[in-house]
Amino acid sequence: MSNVDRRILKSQEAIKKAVIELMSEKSFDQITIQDISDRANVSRRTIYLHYLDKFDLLDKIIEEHINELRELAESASEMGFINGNLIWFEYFESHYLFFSTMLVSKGAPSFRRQFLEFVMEVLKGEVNLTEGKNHGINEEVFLRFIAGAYLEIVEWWFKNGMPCPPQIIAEQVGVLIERIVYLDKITTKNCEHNRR
Amino acid sequence: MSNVDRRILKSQEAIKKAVIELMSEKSFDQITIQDISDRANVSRRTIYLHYLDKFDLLDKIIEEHINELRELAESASEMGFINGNLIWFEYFESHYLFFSTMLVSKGAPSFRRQFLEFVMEVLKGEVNLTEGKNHGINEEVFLRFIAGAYLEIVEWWFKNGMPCPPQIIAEQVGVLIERIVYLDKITTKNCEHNRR
DNA sequence: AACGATTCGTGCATTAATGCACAAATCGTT
DNA sequence: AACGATTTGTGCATTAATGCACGAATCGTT
Repeated sequence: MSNVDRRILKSQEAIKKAVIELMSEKSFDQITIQDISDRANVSRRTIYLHYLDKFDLLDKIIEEHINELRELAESASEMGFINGNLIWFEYFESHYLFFSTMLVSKGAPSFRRQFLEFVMEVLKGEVNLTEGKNHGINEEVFLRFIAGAYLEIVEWWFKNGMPCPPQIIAEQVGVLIERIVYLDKITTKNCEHNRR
Repeated sequence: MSNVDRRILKSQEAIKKAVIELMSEKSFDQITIQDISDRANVSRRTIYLHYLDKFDLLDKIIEEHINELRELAESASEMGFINGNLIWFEYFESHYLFFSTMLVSKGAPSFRRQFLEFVMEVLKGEVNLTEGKNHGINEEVFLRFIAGAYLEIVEWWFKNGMPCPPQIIAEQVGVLIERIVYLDKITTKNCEHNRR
């Protein structure tokens, strides 16, 4: 794990933190590399040591969060949607500045789409819709339906400054998702297999 | 000013911050260099690059704050005791962890004495007791009297978790000090000189 | 379109930070 | 006092970060 030089970690942390902060203050395209290096208290040269340009930098930040969420989802795959959701919402909460900025900012319009496709990907691994009866619903439609609902709630939650704690919102959304997925399960043969 | 390499500043900041934090958690003599480097996220070697040992490190931290207070006092020498005091108390407040730790911790018993002598030194530059009539009060006694009173208040303020804002405590202490110093002034010939 | 100013991206020499290894010193327990 | 374990302080080779200088690209104004 941590045989990466701590200087690299510290520099990258400072740089990424600076970008998030700046994005909450002005739009991404009017942020200069100089701004970032000033805020991060790092030489401008150091940024180019790790990233191609600010777009590459933003990509890497996004990718990192997505990967973190993916790992959380894997470790929580046995927990059902309610508790699995809780882990995600807790992660959202602890990275409030990032997610609220990314979902609000006009500078990263690709994030919503990227995030939605990622949610679909995770759902696909969870619900196992391909096995058993598909009962006439196209998989793409099924996944996108839930992911869209989910993302809408997440965006609402952030834009309203997290009006309720992760426990509450995670449970409510978890219940709703399970209602959809569970209906699917009881109409398919592999119900018991899924529940194990 | 800032032609010092930013890496040096960052490392030293992290190290000093780590020491203060650790001192608020355990006594100075049971803090190891390893503790400090872990907390500061800095190589143990880096600490020895800047400091001889942890005592030298603590000395430098203290010295820095003293120098900062000295500069504040110089720039505020024309302000009278009330507003001059305010600047100090605001500095105390913004470095709460350091001062409360140093005045409570048993690991730095020298700090109180060092701090008191510094207060006397600053007072000496302010009250100009040597010129004019000394009206029979020994200078050492005069300065130590006020400094002791001052330090007692500062310690009380910290140990009680800053029960009132800097404005209030600074004004009250300022009034009391001026009462002593002013009485001195009106019994000496250089009253107008001091007031200019 | 022309322009000056700003920002970008890179090469390069220098300096700071790092991690490791090691012997000496110190600590804590028996 | 003896012992092992921990901590200390240092040497050393390697790597990351820095600051500066430079031409190219981009931006904003006229």
